[in-house]
Amino acid sequence: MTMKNNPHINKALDVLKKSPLKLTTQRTRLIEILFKNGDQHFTAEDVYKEVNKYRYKISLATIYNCLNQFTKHEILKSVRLSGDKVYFDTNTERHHHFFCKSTEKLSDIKSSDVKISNLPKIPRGKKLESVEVVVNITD
Amino acid sequence: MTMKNNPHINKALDVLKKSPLKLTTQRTRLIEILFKNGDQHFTAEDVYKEVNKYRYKISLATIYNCLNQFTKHEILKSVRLSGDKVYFDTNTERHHHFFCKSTEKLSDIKSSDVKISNLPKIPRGKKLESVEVVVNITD
DNA sequence: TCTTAAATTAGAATAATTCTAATTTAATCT
DNA sequence: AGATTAAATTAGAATTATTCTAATTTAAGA
Repeated sequence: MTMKNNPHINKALDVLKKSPLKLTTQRTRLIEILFKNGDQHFTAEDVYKEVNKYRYKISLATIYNCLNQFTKHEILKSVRLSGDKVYFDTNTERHHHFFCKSTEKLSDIKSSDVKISNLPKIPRGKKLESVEVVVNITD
Repeated sequence: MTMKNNPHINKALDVLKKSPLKLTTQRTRLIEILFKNGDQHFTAEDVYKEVNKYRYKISLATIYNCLNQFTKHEILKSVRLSGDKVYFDTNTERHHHFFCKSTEKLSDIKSSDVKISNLPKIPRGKKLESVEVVVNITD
């Protein structure tokens, strides 16, 4: 009964297959769950709870391992911000975030929706890696 | 031999005196050390190491307590970003940061040095709290 | 000086994450 | 298909930053 031909799932699975990572049951299962509904944001604990609603159980260690490997191979993007937990994002494009301090939920801001100008020069000898904009909001 | 009349120290001490916080030996000592050189960024652990170079020791619990109280009373600002630790900043004005992933050091970007335009509208029912820009750099 | 709420402290507790070491498994090689 | 092996999974221990607890001390006002 699992929805076949979900384009988000297929795209993520393709990236996994092209990576040097092994195509394990756990990884496939995780991708099916995480990418089922397009762009989503979640913590390792969120994933652990969600996954284990089903009869196929995955250990927390594996969830951490997979999320980190997926991030390394650009199947996911990690977002670290105020608060103690790391968030993972199914959107791997360059973009920014709203972060609601009340609900602790993230939502995307398209990169093209924010214009940053006048950025001062990068300190001597350093090189630019990324620009992250977080718009903190509350209820 | 401690430098009297350091304006950064005096300013911070004044804010402390105007706050409901008690003027304890530890708090005075911390302010003298943290504000000695103007704008600085540090973690609780940094402060613990720095403080305990001197003969007057302050416990780690007190350092956490003080840094948090100082933040609540706007003597310091806290900055949370990629990485696991909270940074504290002697600059309490609205501003942004460079974060060097190699050295794990922060440096300030004046608010006026970044122009953000075109920010999408805040989701329904939410209100804006702050906009944080972090420019990640590397060696 | 007396009082008392707030501050300090050592050490225990917590929470997110990573590590360890044993077991299992996917993918490759006959 | 069966054997091989490096990678993956796992439970549980370890780690790290931070907060909590509960006992003691102290600042500041009466």
